[in-house]
Amino acid sequence: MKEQITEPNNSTIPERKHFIQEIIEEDLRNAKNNGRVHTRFPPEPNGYLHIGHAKSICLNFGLAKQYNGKCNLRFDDTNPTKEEQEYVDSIKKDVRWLGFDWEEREFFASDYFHQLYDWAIQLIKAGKAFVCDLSGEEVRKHRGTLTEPGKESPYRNRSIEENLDLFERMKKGEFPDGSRTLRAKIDMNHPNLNMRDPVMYRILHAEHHRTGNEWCIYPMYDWAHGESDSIEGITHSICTLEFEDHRPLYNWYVEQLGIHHPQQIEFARLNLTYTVMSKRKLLQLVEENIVNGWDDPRMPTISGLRRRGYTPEAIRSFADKVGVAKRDNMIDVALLEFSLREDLNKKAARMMAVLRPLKVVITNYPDGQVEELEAVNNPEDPAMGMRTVPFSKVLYIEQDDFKEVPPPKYFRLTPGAEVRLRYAYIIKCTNVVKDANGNITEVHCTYDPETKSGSAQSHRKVKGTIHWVSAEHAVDAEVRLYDRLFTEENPNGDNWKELINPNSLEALSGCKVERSLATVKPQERFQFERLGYFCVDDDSTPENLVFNRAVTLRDTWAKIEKNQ
RNA sequence: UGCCCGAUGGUGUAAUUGGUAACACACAUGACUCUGGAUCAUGGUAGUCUAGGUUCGAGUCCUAGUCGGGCAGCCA
Repeated sequence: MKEQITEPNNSTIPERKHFIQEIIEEDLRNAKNNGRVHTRFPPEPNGYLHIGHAKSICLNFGLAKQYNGKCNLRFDDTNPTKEEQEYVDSIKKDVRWLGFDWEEREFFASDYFHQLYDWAIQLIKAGKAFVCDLSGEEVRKHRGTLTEPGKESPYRNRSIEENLDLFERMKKGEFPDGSRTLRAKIDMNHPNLNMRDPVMYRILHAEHHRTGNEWCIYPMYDWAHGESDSIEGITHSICTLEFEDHRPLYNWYVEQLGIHHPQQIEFARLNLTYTVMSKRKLLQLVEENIVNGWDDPRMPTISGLRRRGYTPEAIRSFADKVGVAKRDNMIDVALLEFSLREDLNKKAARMMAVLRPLKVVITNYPDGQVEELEAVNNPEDPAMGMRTVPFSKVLYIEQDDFKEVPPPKYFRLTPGAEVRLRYAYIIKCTNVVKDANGNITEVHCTYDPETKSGSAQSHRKVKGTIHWVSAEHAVDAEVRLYDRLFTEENPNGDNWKELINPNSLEALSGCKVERSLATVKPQERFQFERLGYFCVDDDSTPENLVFNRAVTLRDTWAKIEKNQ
């Protein structure tokens, strides 16, 4: 348990501070930004958000909340060729679902295109930017390499008047895509490649999802991002490590313009074992139908995790546990799974469901008799009350819960042995029925009427308790079992697609679930006793119930079995 | 042979800013249990990348090195 310190205002803050909190508190002590804390979450709407973004969302919104500040949602939509409204919508949905509120502060970099254009003119007039006629290929050649300095563009010293004229004509659409750029005039010998006269605008005759065909020149990330931060009065501009090299350029632009200067701070992005996190790869999984869309429950996307059965609380708690630092990391997916179990253990109603049914006949139970037995909905939360489950002569149990020849330490049903049926009776296996091929088709048992759960005489103890469902009352369901998408911990080499787990989805039909589950709705979550946590899939209907296994229960038996 | 960043157990993150390595996950063992769940208890493994140095004392400071990551889109 993490210790909490109670603040005078009654809010709690984590005891441990990470380096960004240290920076902010130092700024607060120095009354920087007049004591304001203002962050932003700035996704590009070119894909769905994933668990790595969730870390960033929790960080940015969390910091704002902790320091009584604000956090904006801003779409970095400066590349119309890759961005779409669908992504904007999904991002908003996901951030909201995670539990964060940007209030009225929903912004787009494209909101600032006019301001950016005016500022570009200001830089041209100051002799700090020029129109360059070099082709993409030529620009690349002039840039030099990591170890060699670059060469100045022959167009670098055009007159201000000519630059102004050309830039205006670029804007008017007089030139074809790729024919010219506006570049900042900095230093072609700079050891940081980002400072070698970086491109500010490129010509793109493309329709933008918000500005339509108004523009045919679009600002580059570096030119748009810091300026957007500045316009919004962002105090701490938090981003991932790969932008570290861009910070000098970020600073250069705001300094040349003489505008509010947010502080860029970089942290290490999240990596998770047995999955990929790059948008490019996730897009590929979707487009090549390796998974069934962005919200496939095997995807590390927020929408995938949601459909799988993850709760916002579990994801926020996970984000909290992984910490914030600058060193590269690879988080064990077991920590994510733990976060879900921790949350659902307290909240999910218990139900009985049999995934791979094996028929059990209680031979000494009266034909036609049905008893309604009392079951606890959640032993962790008495307030969730009780329900009733029907018991009768013919039941289903899990195939795994019967072994004709039991391995060592097997506590479940075996010939001649006794086992407790949860919330019901102790039964004893008397006979095994097989088909012509020797497969077990049913198991015959007798029950001990004295051992009814909750009754005064039910003192006898048996080693194992198994779950069951009354055949007559059971509801059929489809259950989808998910496993990790990749077979290796770090599937990030060039051969990543060869490492895809061919058995990451196992769909079971003809599963038998207890009566109480007949009326469930998509997104509802349950614990199927002894099996795991399950979530009603979006495909589910009352006629055709579909459950996704979000995560198994901790399985001590599996470990024993494995070590034998 | 460029610039920037990083380095603490199996994995992450801490260490009162120079005071004798902690927390979580994972792992192992035991107790309890009508979920082999939950809960509780216990345990192991680190001399903090290396080598020097400063100091009574270094994960924290200094010097030199080693290893890892990022950067050469008109992507973000």
